[in-house]
Amino acid sequence: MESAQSIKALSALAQEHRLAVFRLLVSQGPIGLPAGEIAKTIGISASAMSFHLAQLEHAGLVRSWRRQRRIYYAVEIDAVRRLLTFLTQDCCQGRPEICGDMGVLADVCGAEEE
Amino acid sequence: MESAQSIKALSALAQEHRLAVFRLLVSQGPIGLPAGEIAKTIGISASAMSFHLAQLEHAGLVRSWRRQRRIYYAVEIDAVRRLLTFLTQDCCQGRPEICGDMGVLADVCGAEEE
DNA sequence: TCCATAGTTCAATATTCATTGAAATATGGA
DNA sequence: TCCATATTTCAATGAATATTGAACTATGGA
Repeated sequence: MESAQSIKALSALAQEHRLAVFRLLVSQGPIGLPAGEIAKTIGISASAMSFHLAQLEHAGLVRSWRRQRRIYYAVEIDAVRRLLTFLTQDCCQGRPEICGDMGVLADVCGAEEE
Repeated sequence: MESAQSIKALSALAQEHRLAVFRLLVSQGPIGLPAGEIAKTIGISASAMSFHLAQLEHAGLVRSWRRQRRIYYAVEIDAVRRLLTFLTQDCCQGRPEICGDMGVLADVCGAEEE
């Protein structure tokens, strides 16, 4: 994932309500939830919800589809994985031995590299 | 990691120059780099660099220490791990079987859970 | 067709944020 | 002590963002 795309995704996540929506959708998985139900759960107006969902969708973090009158949203897991990978890429220049005394660093180096 | 702390961290990362600094420091590991060298590498003024490094530090994503005249910055890997965990927590409500056709979802569910 | 439901779009407002350059602070060497 | 280097702080400016409520669009049932 390139830098500009990652910034879009991080900006989308860096907001109280959108972060809550994102985590709700992560917990929901591919089944997703309709916009109205998300708004009710999070506790914001329909128009604010629409705005935030559009931000998340433009950032590529969620996708949407219509089923009858409802518009469902679900997390776009591939994009999430690309973002996490981008953030931890080249960790310690790929040399876990220089992570040395940091213990946990090796975990991240290992966990996120492709 | 709680929501407010995560938002601080995500806001800190959601900016072109800070994201570049973060990735540079991730690649550098615990050895870190002095502020001036980071500024030169990224290509921004010393005062802008100072501002951005403070943002990253207040967000808990980096730490700093002085050695002679230089102030070194290094990534705070524990905070990064907590952030990534927070983002992918409760993925599919912990039931990989409902991730079903999404393939990669299982990877993220597995990779980030504690 | 008429109506209710479900979402989106729009304009206005208030707030937050990045950048600049100048001034201030801190360290270490001569 | 004096000076150069390294970095931070500050005030001002311009740009981006969240929220609100009202208006608009789309869907499906009676």
